[in-house]
Amino acid sequence: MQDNLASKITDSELEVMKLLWRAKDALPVTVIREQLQNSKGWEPATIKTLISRLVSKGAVRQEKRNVYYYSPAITEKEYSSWATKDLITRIYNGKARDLIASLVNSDGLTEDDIAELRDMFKVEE
Amino acid sequence: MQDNLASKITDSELEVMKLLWRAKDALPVTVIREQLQNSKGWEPATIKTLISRLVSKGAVRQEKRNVYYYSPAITEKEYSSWATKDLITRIYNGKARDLIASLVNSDGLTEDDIAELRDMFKVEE
DNA sequence: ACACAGAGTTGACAGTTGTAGCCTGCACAT
DNA sequence: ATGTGCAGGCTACAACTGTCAACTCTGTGT
Repeated sequence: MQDNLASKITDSELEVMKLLWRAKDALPVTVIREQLQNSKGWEPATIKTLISRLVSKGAVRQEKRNVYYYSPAITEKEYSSWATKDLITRIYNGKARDLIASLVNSDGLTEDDIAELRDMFKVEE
Repeated sequence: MQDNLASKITDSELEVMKLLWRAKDALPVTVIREQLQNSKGWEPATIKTLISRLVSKGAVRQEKRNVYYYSPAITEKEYSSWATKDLITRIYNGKARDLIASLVNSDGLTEDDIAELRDMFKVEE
């Protein structure tokens, strides 16, 4: 279990990352706080902690202005692709196709999903 | 984040589960220990702790003989399918096809995987 | 020039996870 | 019958996580 920067983002921290990923620009704590306080019901202190931890982990970059502005240091794609590979390694013996197979036979996919995937693999290169 | 029985199986615990899943029958600690001591380098105490925790969590069933015999209370499929759905919920906004899309464009799949998947979706009802 | 709100920092505290030791009672060998 | 090894149960402890409060320092308004 190597720990790329992406590794150890916890569930709570992930909520912060999601917000930063959605934003096009770096955000000051004020803005981050506004959003998470409502959506998550977190106290300002909690939010500050999460941000600091993310900065320590190298998942968020801070940019000094009057006040720090925060932006993701890793992209959402990087992270999700890492998380997915991690799942495949841990649970599917490293075989990506086993993951998909599992989805296919376990109502993990809607009819629509399947249709779309069929197209995807038809067209796909 | 509901917590079905499957939920909170941790990485270390998962190693024990894998062993139990591989076994066709219930196993006594002796056997479990033998295997994990080598493969994982864990002390007997560690292994016992992991087993107890799994029993508390309801992931492993114990059957009293002279000595307890342990067997999985949830199947590997149940678990992996739960873990996969959990990933999809947390990271892919609940859209399974986004997971697959991510795999497709991020070298997550080998050429072989793709070929096989193409077949899978062709045949697949 | 000065007060005040809030950013940033530090500390905290309970619960979880990874890892492991200790003790007691029982099953098995002698 | 008796001793011994180990299963089971309990305890431990550091690192990590989820939450949050207290304190300090500084930018902004008056």
